[in-house]
Amino acid sequence: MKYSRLFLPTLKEVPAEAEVISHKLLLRAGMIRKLASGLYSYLPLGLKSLRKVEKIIREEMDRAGAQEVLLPIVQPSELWRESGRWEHYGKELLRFEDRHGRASCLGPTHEEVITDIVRKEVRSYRDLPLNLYQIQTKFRDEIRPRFGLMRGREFIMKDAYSFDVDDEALEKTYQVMYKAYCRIFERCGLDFRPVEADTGSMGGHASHEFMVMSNTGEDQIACCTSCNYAANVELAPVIQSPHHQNAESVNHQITKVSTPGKRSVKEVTEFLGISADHLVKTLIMIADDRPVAALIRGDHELNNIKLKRFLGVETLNFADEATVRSVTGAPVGFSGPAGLSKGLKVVADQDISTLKNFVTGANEPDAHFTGVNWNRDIPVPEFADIRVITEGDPCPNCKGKIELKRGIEVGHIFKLGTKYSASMGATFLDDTGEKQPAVMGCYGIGVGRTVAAAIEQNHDENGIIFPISIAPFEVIISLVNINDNLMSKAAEDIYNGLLAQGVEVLLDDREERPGVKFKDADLLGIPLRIVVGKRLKEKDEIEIRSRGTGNIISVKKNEAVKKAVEILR
RNA sequence: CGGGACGUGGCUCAGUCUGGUAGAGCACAGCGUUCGGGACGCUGGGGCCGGAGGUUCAAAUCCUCUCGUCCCGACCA
Repeated sequence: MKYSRLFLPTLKEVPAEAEVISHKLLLRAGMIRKLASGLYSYLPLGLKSLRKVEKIIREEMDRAGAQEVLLPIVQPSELWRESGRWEHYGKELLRFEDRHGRASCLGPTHEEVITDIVRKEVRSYRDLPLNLYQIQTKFRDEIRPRFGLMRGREFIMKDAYSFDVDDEALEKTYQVMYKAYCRIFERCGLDFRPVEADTGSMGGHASHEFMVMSNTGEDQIACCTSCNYAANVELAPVIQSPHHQNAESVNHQITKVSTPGKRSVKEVTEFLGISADHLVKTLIMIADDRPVAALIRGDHELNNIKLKRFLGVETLNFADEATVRSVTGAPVGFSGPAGLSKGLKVVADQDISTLKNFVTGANEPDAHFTGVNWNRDIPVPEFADIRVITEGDPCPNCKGKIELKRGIEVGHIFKLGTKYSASMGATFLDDTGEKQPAVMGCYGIGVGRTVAAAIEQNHDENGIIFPISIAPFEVIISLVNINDNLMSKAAEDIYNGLLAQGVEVLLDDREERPGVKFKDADLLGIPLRIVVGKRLKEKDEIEIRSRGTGNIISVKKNEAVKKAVEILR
């Protein structure tokens, strides 16, 4: 490709709308442009990278025995009613009516459609296992799209769905997919980590996320410093720490103290001169329309998912002011476990079971209790692991310590089980003639997000440093002076030579000063840059520079193609 | 959905407080000089200041509403 003919609008200045580095660089490098919030167009260069990721995915999915299909984006509400998700999916599911008044939606995912196909076509265990995938645009009406391609409303996703005869067969498929995912992200040149994850709205029972390590990631991962344990913080179980609070042998008197206007943990602990791990906060929650009190140590965070699972409820949210008042008799900020309304379910984090002489709200305005102890002052509630794991907690898997890292979720694989096949009737006859629901798995990759994640991980102050496997071009030839016949001829020769070798090469034949060409080459992140310039005239040499390392080698003009190919392959 | 910020040539922004004929840099077009890290000079084109309403002799500027964009927020007990 000749640069002079390429639609590649690069930006010298950073667009005001971009916050994270991948977003800035995608815009500056002319790869994407925004149409509206969460909606992006891919320009030629961006599309090239996207296609490269797609190609890697296709190769690895095909290798793993999956077959490509293409499913509709617009889906009828009937299917979603069958799976129960028409009611449960939430506002992210964009619903609308067509001209005939038929309720429809834009597919945020395709379990329903694929299950519908399989239930219509698959009859026998002889047809299984079956694994179908597509690379398709999804739409999720996100509350807050952000960070460019990282969290758009419309985005490109590879999703695969597997159907097996039983759990054991699913386990095998799952392992094959797990390995395929590792290969995909390795080939994309990413520093990633598979982590144990929550299954979220997909349902099902086992799941791994593939996280690209990056401090701009939206997800927090609990990693063990001594073993290879890694899990999403949403999921990571907390092993109860051995009685770190039990130094105090004396039980103090329970005392009501005035704490005017002191609501937050920070305010109360500072006012009373105590540390946050001596305070028990009482969170009034609404669990499926019923209020519940959750007790958590002041320096800990409630884990919604854990509490939801413990209570066996679908939704869990903070209660509104009015509910808090009616349940506790006090405004928000002064709730405590003593004297809550009768019959209120109380769940306490296991870590506060060993606390003594702690502080709680007094359930009246501007007052807290100090010196609170279990039994004597308040009834012993149900204890459970309902908090978020934190830095320094023990590893659930070994004796190591947990540290928290950030990651970008680029892939997610689930064992779905029979959630969809059972509700939608995707069954087959097994070898004894029994009707069985297919056991499903589903496997997603955010394709655009993978490109963004690669940029987050591979850049410097001058621009992108693409891994060769997903770079839009492998080589850029910077022709320093297009009006110099010797240089132009040499650049053209090298260009044709590389093309003949199947190398994806961009010839910068623009009428620009050298500095502009170098800056753009760096910004675009093309792995190799060949400079045809003054050395050609002096020594018949050209330079080959690696974008990643900055290393430059000079070679004779006639060696250029051979040498470049050697470095690339 | 709440809170905050911002909408002024294609881009980055000044001008708004204190109303009085719309600016800069970059980009673009032409000419000249330059030519290995985002050159310089001269000339030129391009904006009804997001939109609607209002106040005023006069509105980018003040008021009201609206649309859009970005950021923060379930963690406060």
